[in-house]
Parts: sequence; C-alpha cells; structure tokens
Amino acid sequence: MADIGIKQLAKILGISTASVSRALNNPERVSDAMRKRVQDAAKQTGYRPNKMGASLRTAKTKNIIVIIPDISDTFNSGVIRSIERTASDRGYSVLFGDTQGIRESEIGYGDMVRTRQADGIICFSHNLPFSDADLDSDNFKMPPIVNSCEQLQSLQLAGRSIPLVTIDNVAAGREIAKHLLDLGHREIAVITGDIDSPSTQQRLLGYKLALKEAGLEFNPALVFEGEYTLEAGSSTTLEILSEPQRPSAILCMCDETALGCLYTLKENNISVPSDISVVGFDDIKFARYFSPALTTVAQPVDDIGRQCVEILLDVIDGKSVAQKTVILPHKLVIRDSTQAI
Amino acid sequence: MADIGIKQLAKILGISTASVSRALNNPERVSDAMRKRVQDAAKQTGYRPNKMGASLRTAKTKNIIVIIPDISDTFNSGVIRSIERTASDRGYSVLFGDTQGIRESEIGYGDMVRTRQADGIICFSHNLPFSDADLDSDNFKMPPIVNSCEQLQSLQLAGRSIPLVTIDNVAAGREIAKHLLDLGHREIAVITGDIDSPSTQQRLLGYKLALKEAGLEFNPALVFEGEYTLEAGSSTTLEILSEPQRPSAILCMCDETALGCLYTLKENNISVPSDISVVGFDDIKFARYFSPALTTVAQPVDDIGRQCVEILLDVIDGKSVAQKTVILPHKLVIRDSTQAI
DNA sequence: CATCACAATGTAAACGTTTACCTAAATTAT
DNA sequence: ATAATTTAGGTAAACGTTTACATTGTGATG
Repeated sequence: MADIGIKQLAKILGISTASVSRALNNPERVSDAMRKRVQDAAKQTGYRPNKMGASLRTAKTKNIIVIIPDISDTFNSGVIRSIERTASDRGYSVLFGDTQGIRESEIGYGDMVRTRQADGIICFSHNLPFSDADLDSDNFKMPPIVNSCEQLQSLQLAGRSIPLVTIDNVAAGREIAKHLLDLGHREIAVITGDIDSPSTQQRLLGYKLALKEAGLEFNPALVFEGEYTLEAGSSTTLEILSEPQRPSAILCMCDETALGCLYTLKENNISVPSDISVVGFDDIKFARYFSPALTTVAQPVDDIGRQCVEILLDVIDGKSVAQKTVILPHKLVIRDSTQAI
Repeated sequence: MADIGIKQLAKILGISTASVSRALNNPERVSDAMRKRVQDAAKQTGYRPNKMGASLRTAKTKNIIVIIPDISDTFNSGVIRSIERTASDRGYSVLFGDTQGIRESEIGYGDMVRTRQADGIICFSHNLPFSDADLDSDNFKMPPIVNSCEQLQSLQLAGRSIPLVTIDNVAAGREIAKHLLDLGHREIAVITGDIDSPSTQQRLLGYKLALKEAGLEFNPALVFEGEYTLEAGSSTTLEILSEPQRPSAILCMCDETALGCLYTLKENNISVPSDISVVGFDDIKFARYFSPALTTVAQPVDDIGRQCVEILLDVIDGKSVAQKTVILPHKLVIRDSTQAI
C-alpha cells in the first residue's frame, strides 16, 4: 500500500474525513473509542497528513524564515542554532536565506511570506526585506517580523515599529573601551564592521562616550572601516601598522576581526598583549582557545535566538507584544589579550 | 487593495485563471499581448501566487531539507552555506534541521518529506532519517536523499544505494599520517570523532595504512576517542598528556579538535611544533589564523555543498544519477604546526 | 412525557493553484 | 475552396486538508 490520504483512511475505517481530522488534531472533540481507532489506524497505515493541504486550508505554514547575510559567520550560526531549536520545539520549521548582503536577495526572501511559504521573518539585516516600492505603497501590510541584533535604519521604518532583540551595543562598546582606558591605553585604534550598520555605529558611539568620560579627545584617524570577517581583521590591521603612529590597543568590533588582527600582529612580530592589547566582540566559541585568549564582549547567543522566535510567534499569533524591543545583557570577558600599558 | 488571488486578477482582466497561470508560468503558451497584459497587471496589483496552492496541485514543494547534527559547527556551516546558495539558484528553498545527533529528531525531520513539506533530503548523519520500522516495511519507498560527508551504516542500507558526496577519507587520513611519518614521527596519538562515525573509522583506517607502509606496528593505546568539538580537543589532549609516554605528534580528525588540542598544549607549556606536532582535518577558516597555523587536510566545502544539491535535484527530477557516489579531491595543507622530529 | 441541551459524527464547501480537455478561430495544405 | 492542422484561450476538476453547519442520538430537566 503506497501513500495514503485522509480520504482513504476514512474509507478504510468507514467514517468521514472530518472525524479523522478531528481525532488527529483535536482529540478532545471525539469519543475515546473513535480517537483510539483512528490513531491506531493512522499508525498502522503510516498515514502522514499532507502539510500542503492543511496549510492551504488553514493559511498557516508553520514555517518561519530567517534572513541572514552569512550563515557561516560563527556568531550568526550560534544564533541560528538557537533559533532552529526553539522553533522546532514550538512546532515550527525554519527556512534559511543567505543573502550575502545583497539587497535583491533580501527582498526575494522577504517575498516568501507573501507567497505563503512562511508565516513570519527573523531578519539579521538592518534593511527590511521589502522593496522600497512595496514599503511606500499604502496597501502594504507589514508581515510578522522581528529583527535580530541589528536595529533597522530609521528612514525605512517610517514610524513603524518592528520588534528587536539585541544587546545594548553602545553600553557594550563603552564598556570594553573603558576596559582599555582603565588599563592606561590612550591611543586606541578601532576596526569597525560595515560603517553603515547600526551595530557598528552604536559600538563606535560607546567608544566615543568612554573616551569623553576619560576626558580624551576622539581622533577619527584611529577608526578603520573593516568587515566582520577574519580576512578584514587581518588586512585592516596591516593598514593600521602602516600608519606613522602605532596605537597601544586595537578594539575590534567582532571576534573574527580580532582573530584576524591577532594573526597579523603575530606575523609582524608584535606581541599581544605586551606590545599591543586587542579586544573583540561577540565571544565566539573560538575566542577563548586562541593565543592569547581574547578579551571580548559576550553576547547571549542562545537567548537572542530564543527570544527572537518567541516574540515572532507571539506576533504571528496576534498576541500583542508588550515589549517591542528586548535588550539582553552582555558581559565583558577579560582574558589574556589585554594588559596595562 | 489587500492581497489578491489568481481569481481576482483573472476577473480584473476579464480572462480565465488558466490564462493568468499560463502567462506567468508558461509564457510561451500564450500570445504576446496576453503575456504582457497579465504580467503588467500582476506587477501592478502586487499579485503573488500562493505557493501552497501551487504545491498542493503540483505535488512539488521546491523545498529541500538538510539534516545536520550541529548547524553551528564551522565545517558544517560552510557546507550549509554552499547548499543554500546553489539551492536558491535553482529555485529551491532550504529547511534546516539541527538534530543534536538525536535519533528521534533525525526521524522527525526525515518525516517532513512524507508530509510533503520538502521534496528531498540532504543528510549529514550516518543514519537514515527514518525509523527502523519504516525501513523494514515493504511499502516503504525511499524518498530522494543524498548523504553528505558521512557514508551510511551498511546495515541500514539493506542493499539500497544512496548517493554520497564526500572526500576519500581513508586516502586523506593516510596522507596526513604519512606527512607526520615522513617528518620522522613514530609515536603519533590520534584524537578521533565519534568512533561510530564512518568518517572517523575511515580516517583511522588511513592512519593504520600509513603506519603499515612505514613498517610500523599500530598501537591501539595511541587512539583516543573524542568528538568533533573544541572542548573535546582540549579535554582529550589532557588525557593524552596524563599518559606515561608522550607522543611526538597528535593527529586530530577535525580542526576544531585540533584547535582545542593546541590550546591545551600551550596551557601546559608544550610548544608546537617543537615539542609536539599537531595536525587537523577540514581546513576550517580559522585554521590558518591560529598560532601556530594549523597543518590540515582541506575539504572542498563549496563543491561538496553544490554537488549535494545538484545530485539531489537530479534524483528529484527522476533523472538517473549516473555516478552514485562522488569523491571530491581533498588537499594536504602544510602550515606551521608540524615539523621534523 | 415532552422538551432541551449537548455530544458525536457526517456533509460538503472552501483554501488557491495547475492542467487535461474542449472549443473556436486562424493558418496551412491540397 | 475545402479539409486539416495549429494556436489561443476557456471550463472545470483536482490536489488534501479543515471546519461551518447540519444531523442524529442520548441523557437530563420540567
């Protein structure tokens, strides 16, 4: 007997499809006898309800889509794992879209909720995954969506409020900069991520705040735009080293960048932390295994992922989301890549 | 105007739904005028065909599911990225299942193709994602599936042949062991992954082969079972160090393990490579940035991912897959963690 | 005993597509 | 000019569920 549908099963049992459906999905709405009979038969025949049929009828897919610039980024993949696990616990499946930062790609994935392939979106980009034309149109209805880690550009929002799960990037930036300042560092170079990204700008703001609190002048010549990658960390560090004046510390806005930085410093026989202190951001799993072990800011990866899906599901279910933006606690993790000057 | 369906669009244009569908999906089957009229109207009204409706009718979801023990494993996430990208190019979406190695979880995800949520499966486990009961049943029909990196346990297969995309793990294991032997190492400890996993066993076999070719006896006391993680690399190395006799080299079957190993050696003031040589496996992106940069075996991550989906789509499309198992070339990458004794 | 409320099940419509089949018109072949 | 073929488009069924509504039976209530 090949694959079997609800009709066949109903016929076999001599009952209606309605009863089968009820016995399986709303067991409390049928008699005990019926429930048992159907469930046994379902198991026995290997009946598996066709999700497409159900989705079509209920207009619910039980899928969520997560839109992310790079699935293989270590920090991201940690959050992704958490997202997948909580979604799965809640009966949802997760579709991943890797956009490589390409706008068209983001929009393509955003479209999947309008084609009813998913019920909602978790987005790691600072752009909404919809075309400007759509966003401007009056008949555009924002689907369930929550932003992870990156705040949206305010101009896109146009008064709309999208839930956000993140750490307090300015506080975190301020804190780790303060750590360096407390150690006596005065010339602190910064390797940023994409300068347009809110997380980068917020962390930079934190850095400036710390400087000001320490009574120091901000020196724009010390900030170097990079990317959240190993390669960028390495190459940008080379840039820094080619400057006439060498900083006593380098603040990287991402651990991968910091690890790339560490590498290049070692290549150039500059020892960390005795010659230069280095800090990162994220506390990816490799950070503590590097040598020297990296001082960094830990983000609560698992919590971020979990909260993202919980809020998203609330929005999908039409529950009002009390707290539109969730700020999770970060933590300064001091290891061996920093020392007093 | 809110969301619009094919019927409304057809009514607006005063034509049948069939024409709309054809104009959009089989443009060559309608007149130029009709095609343009429909396409314009579709764009204008923002019509997005409901995928569930289409899937139900066509019995195709254009989804594939990838089942993986840990999404955040660095090697895996590289393959995943490649999978996602090629799938996306071919018009398929990717559902991810993170199983944490739990059998029930694997089975749950495997079930998704029978509930018509996906058309096929890419599996990173050495187990088939189906219950034994199902596998034994005569009416069980194997859905489109390809295995990535891990060969299936032969007992599960029962004569079935499942496409596999991998490197030649025994050759690779042999090669990297030979590298150490050529450097004069005689006492080579091994940190394996899960001893049940075919990749581990194959690599171990390669190690034994190399030993034999060098005229050396295999010493089981030198193999330590670990896991493909940083933590396991670290803790297992501690074990090795507690043995009376210290090996001159450690062969790790995964880069994360090797990095954990490097860490613990440094903690114990054993310098690599002068005191002990260390090698890994996979060439994850961090390998070359570590200090010392890790000697390892590079796997063609992108190719593996691409081939997996291409073969899978062929199977889905019913094309006969000429080459059931694809062996992709690996490459020994010699860096700074190994040296002659 | 008649009425009512309720529980259990059945009937059939609806979800939004695609496509086999049919018809009419236009083109080509003879 | 007629028959044969092709082309363009329409009609309606089908995909597999869920669920509003209708029906039946059963025990409780007056």
